[in-house]
Amino acid sequence: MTAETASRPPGRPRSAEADAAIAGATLELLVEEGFQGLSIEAVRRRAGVGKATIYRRFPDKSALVRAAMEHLHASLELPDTGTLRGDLEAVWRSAYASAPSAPQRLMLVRLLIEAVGDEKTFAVFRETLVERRRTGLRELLQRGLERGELRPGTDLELLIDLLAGPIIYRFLIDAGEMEDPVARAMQVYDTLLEGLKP
Amino acid sequence: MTAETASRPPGRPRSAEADAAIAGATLELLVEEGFQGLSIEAVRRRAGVGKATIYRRFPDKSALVRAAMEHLHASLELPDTGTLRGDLEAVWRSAYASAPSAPQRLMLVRLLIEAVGDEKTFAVFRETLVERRRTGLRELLQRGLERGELRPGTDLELLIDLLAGPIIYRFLIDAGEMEDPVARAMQVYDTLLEGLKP
DNA sequence: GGTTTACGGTACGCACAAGTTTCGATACTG
DNA sequence: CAGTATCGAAACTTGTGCGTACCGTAAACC
Repeated sequence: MTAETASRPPGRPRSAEADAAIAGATLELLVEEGFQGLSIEAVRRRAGVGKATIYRRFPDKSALVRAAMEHLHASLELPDTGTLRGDLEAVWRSAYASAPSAPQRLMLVRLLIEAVGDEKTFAVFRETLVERRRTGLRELLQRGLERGELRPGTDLELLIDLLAGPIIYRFLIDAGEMEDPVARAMQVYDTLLEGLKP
Repeated sequence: MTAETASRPPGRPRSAEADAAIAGATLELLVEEGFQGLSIEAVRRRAGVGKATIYRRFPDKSALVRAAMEHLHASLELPDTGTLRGDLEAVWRSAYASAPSAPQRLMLVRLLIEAVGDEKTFAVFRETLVERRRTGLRELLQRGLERGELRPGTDLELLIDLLAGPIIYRFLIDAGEMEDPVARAMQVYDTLLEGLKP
């Protein structure tokens, strides 16, 4: 309390409601319009906020978007079904329960690609949309490896690429459409384990 | 000649030079600025052409871009080294000889994702950037399958996803940077053939 | 109560691109 | 040569977002 009072600058404090409204509107518009398509004007309208209230907090669109993304703490709880295959299925199932529509499934690719050239923003997107998921997957694979479900010495980073890449690629070329993403992901996994040698 | 003369409408014919300049400028700007970033103003400037000359040919940006892409007939000759592995290596080598910089390697992903929502344009991009390459790959894989280098009954469409997906995905999350794309592609291929069972 | 800063809302000037129109010159037909 | 449609260039209207500045009001401090 003392510290709070002592460090508080004079004048009216900034509104936490405005903070939340701005972040919420920004995230919504990112999904709907993408990074390039997002305008501060639109954020202002949707948040029901004055323009100065946004510019008081963020110097430009990139900073606004970075801050909004950093507020996005997907809980991302790891499953533990006892088998690697079961864990992977659970991960994919929860991932695509939270992104049931084609545009939502394309968001990851879209935001990443639109942020290329804006180094800071790309880094934030990559951390939030990519690395966090890879970290979870890595943990699952490590457990599977220790249980003897994978060939010893397997390169886990490569394996993550092999598991996620084909699904992301298929989303990309089919504009986010896919009948049963989970089934396809497991088909990829099974093929990877079996190998394709005659 | 007769047909040409008979069917030619009165007045000055449209300039083939202008056609070529417009298509060339459009393709250059697509690589540099992407689909959303391309403006007809910029095309006009780079092509050294009047604005009406563009609008006389194309009603809007989408039509302009579609026409320019359709002029893009990558020769795409198929290698024949005698082994599937050799063929794949040759394909990847030529693919990334023609796209040596990070922005060029990102162009496929970038254009596809930016054209989502513009159905016609997406279809043209997909045909030009994706299906043409898949068709070549499919032929190589089919030959390998017939030579007994792949397990009989292998789903070639899935295999194409498994080969291309991890590389495209890696380009995406690393903003087009990759030390040796060919080596990585072959690492993917070798892992796919061996399988990962303990 | 006086001071300070933030609030939502609005107006403004600036930049830039979309398209349309006009210009004199040019190329081809009949 | 007369007619027509093109050419590059430029002017023009319209629309939109950026970023700043200014309202009257509200919420905190001393």
